Amino acid sequence: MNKGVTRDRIVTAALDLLDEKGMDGVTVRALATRLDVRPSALYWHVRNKRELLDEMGTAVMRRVGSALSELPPGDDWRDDLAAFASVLRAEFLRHRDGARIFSGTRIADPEVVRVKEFWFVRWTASGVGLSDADDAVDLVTAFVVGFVIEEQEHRQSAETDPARYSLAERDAWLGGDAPLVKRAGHLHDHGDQRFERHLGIVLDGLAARLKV
Amino acid sequence: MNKGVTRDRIVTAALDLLDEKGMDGVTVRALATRLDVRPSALYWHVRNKRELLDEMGTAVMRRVGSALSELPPGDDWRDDLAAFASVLRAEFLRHRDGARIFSGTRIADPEVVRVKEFWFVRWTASGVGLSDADDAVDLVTAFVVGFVIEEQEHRQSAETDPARYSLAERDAWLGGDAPLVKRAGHLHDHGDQRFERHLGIVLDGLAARLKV
DNA sequence: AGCGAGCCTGAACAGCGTTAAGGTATCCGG
DNA sequence: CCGGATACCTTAACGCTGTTCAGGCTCGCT
Repeated sequence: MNKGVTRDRIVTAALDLLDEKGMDGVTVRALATRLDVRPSALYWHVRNKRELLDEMGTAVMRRVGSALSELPPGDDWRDDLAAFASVLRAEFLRHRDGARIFSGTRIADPEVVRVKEFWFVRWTASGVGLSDADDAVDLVTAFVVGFVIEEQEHRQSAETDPARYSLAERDAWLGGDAPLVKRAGHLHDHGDQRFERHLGIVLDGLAARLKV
Repeated sequence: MNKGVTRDRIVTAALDLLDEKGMDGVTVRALATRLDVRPSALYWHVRNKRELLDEMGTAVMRRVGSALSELPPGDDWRDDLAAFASVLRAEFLRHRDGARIFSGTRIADPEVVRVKEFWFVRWTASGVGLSDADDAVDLVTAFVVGFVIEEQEHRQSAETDPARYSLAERDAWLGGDAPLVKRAGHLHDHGDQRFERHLGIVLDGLAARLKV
């Protein structure tokens, strides 16, 4: 029936737990309960909690890798990077606090490396320098991490404490000073549209350097 | 002598503890020991640990604010944003895992808001749209957060586990495949130079939109 | 049949954040 | 000058955490 507590089942359950209860809810005991097993049983499959967290991270990055490899190649480096950014953001967004938690995980999944190699081949063939190409991937990664951390932070503190992030509250806090900051707050948007716009700016910047 | 465990002394000691032992070392008990006091004493000054962590975050952001306000105004938005990015990075780098830990802290320090207002006034006067200006600050913030998270991650895992992040190790792991990824790894640099270059790319991208 | 490997239990450990009740100085109004 | 309030801290305990270790099932193989 329930027999077979595998490494994979542990990681999956841990990710579910993360989404339901948040990072603090991912405890060895809660995980064991969910898998209908005593806590110490998990230590047969996993060295310690640190290793479990790493495993969760690589699971997420594996998803990034497979999502990327299923994607059709874009017309040029810009398409590829845009697709990469969207996939990375999507996988971060799948999990509560995903960006903050998993950003540390080195993207060392073999499939990601394979895709990266594929891109490098094509981009350099069209005249892009190799170190520029490398910069581009890392820069986009950094942007996505920073963007989604802020996005998730905002999203979930809007859930748990709606007042705090409301415009009215913010306006009151700003008072009469800083009218432009205040007005800017009302122009501020969220979600996909904002992401695409900011990503576009980063890619524009890259375009200037990758220009053949 | 040692009399007077203030909120400020607690926060300062907590930040010291963070730098010496890492996040896991910041425990209420260790903090109490360092302040020569019993753990429960801290709860007279601070509601709970969450509040302490928030206080640490705002302390860091206050430093960002004061560092910014001491800076001479730049020639244009680009100068201002470059200065902002450098200051933010510098304050993150001051503390172990600074970027990851404090990126969640909303930059709501009054001084930061004041500086921001100042910038908005000048930028819009020179023809920059207000929402573009707002985008610019947030985009640069996201970039710095993402960049420094990666930077600190790499830096400290190079300390604790030099082998893992060595080029030789990486080459071995990549094996014969992915020659371009491998070569790119050898072109990869670190530190200020890399930061300035990547920041430059972001600012180039912004230039296209902020153009009057 | 019996033995070893694979998988799990039961019980315990130190350390964590947090709370409640109580003590001791210090200061302030009568 | 005295008495009580206020500020600050201690002592002791709570339930929770990650982790270890000895022991016990339950298979498949010889």
